[in-house]
Amino acid sequence: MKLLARAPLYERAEQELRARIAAGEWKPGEALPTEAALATQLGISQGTLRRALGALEAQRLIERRQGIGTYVTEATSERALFHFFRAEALDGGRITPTSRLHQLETKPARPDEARALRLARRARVHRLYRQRFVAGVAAIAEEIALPEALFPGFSLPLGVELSDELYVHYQRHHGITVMRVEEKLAAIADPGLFGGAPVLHITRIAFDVMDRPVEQRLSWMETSDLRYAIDLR
Amino acid sequence: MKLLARAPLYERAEQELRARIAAGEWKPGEALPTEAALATQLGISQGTLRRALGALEAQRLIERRQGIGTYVTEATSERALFHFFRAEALDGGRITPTSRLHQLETKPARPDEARALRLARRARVHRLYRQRFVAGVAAIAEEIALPEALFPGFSLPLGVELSDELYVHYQRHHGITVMRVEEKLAAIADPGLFGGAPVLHITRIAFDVMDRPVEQRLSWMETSDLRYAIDLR
DNA sequence: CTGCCCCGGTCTTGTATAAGACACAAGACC
DNA sequence: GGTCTTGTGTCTTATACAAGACCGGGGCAG
Repeated sequence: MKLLARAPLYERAEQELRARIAAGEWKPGEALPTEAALATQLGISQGTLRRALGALEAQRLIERRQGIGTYVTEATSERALFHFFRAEALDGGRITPTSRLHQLETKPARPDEARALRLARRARVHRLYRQRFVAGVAAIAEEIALPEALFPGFSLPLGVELSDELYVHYQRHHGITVMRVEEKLAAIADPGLFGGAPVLHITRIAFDVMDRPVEQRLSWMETSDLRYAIDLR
Repeated sequence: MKLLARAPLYERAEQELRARIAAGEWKPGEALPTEAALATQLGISQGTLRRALGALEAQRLIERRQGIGTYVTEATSERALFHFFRAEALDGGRITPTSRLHQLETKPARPDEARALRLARRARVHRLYRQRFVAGVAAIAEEIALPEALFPGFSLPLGVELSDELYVHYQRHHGITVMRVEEKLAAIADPGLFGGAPVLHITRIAFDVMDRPVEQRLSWMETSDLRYAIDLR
C-alpha cells in the first residue's frame, strides 16, 4: 500500500476518503457530502473524485444512489451472511442460520490468536464459543477471538437464540467494519463433534477497513446437509 | 446480463469487445488496435472506450501496457495455478503440483455432468481421471468432464508427469478461456482414498469468457499437509 | 570504417480536468 | 393529487499533458 505523493491523485483521494470513513467522519448509514462539495474540499475535479468513489463503491465501502447521494455502507445481516457466510443447502439454496452463544471469556491471547491478530505479548482477547443452527439442527460450532483493545466491554447475551450476524454487532457497537476475510479449510475427523463424522474445519481471519486483523474465528462445519460454496473469478 | 439498447454505452462496448475476443478476432497474446482506432471503429469516444477496457482489464481478460498497447490475456500456469488452484502448504506457502493422467474416455454424459454443463440429452463428454502430486506425494485425485462439442479431438498423454495446467491447454488447443469457477466443498470420509482419512471433496464448474459452463471437475483433496485457502472481500 | 551509445521524435496508454446533457428522487407548490 | 423546481449522481465527450516504450539517426570512440 503506497501513500507516496507519487501515487496518482485518484488513488490518494481514495485512501484519504477511506481513512476518513474509518475515523468515523461519516458513520455507516450516513451520507457523504455531494460530489461537488467533496471535490472542492479535496481540491480535485469531480471526475477524479468520481474515480475514487467508484473504487470505494467496488469495495462495497460506500453506496451511491442517483438523485439521492453517497452513503457509507451499513453492515446488514443480508450482506454479512451472503458475502462472508458461505454455507448453503445441497441444492444450492440459501441458508439463514441462527446462533446461540454458550460462553464468553476474556483471557490472554493464545499463541495462534496473537499471531493471527498481530497482538503484543500478554494482550487479552474476548473468546466466544457458540453454535449455529440450520433448520433447528446444530450444524456449525465456532470459537471466536477478538482483541480486547478493539472491543472494549464486549458483551452479548448467553444462551439465547440470535438471528443477527456478529459483524453487524461489531459495526454498530464497536465501530469496526469487516471488509475482508481470509479462510483456510481442511477436512478433519473429530470424534467429539457431530458424532465423529468428517467435519469441515475453517480458520478465518477478518480484516477491517484499514486492513487490520480484527477477528480470528475457528469453525467446525458438518457437511452432510451443507456445502461450502464459493465463486472464484 | 442486459444487452438492451438502454444499457450505458460503455457497457455495450464492453460486451461487444468481450464477444469479439471470445470469437477469436484477437487471440490470446495478440494486441488489440490502439484506443484511438478502436474508439473510432466502435463510434464512441476514447474516454468511453477506456471505461470498457478498464472493466475488461479488471476481469483480467485483457492487459494494458503503457507505451505498448492492449493485449488479450494469455493463460499461464502462474495465473491458472495461483488463481484457481487454492491449495497451499500448512504455513501458507505456495505449492506447484504436478499431475499424471491415468485415463481418458469419451462417453455419454452422466446426469450430473449434463446438468452442470447444460448439455442436451445424449451429448458426450471427455472424461479425465488424474492425480496431482505435491512434493512427490499424491495429494489430490480428480475426475474431469469436458463437453465433446467444445473440445473436439481432446487428447493428452497418459501416465506422464505434467507440470502445466489444464486451463492453459484448453486455451491453447481449444480456444477456451476459463474466466470463473464455482466450487462447492464438503468433508467426507472416503475409505477408498488416502487410507480412509477425511478428505476435502470439491465440485467445480468452470465458465468461459461468455459465462458458459465448460468443465465439471470433481476433486478429492487430502488435507493433512494441505489447506484450501481463500480470500473473501 | 565499424560499432556503440545517446538523444530526440513518435506512438502508445495513463492521469486529470471540464462541460453539458441526462436520469432520478424529494420537496414545494398549486 | 398532480406538476414544477431543485439537488443529486450518471453518462459521454473533449482536451491537455504525463509517462513508458520503441526506433532510428547522429555523433563519438576505437
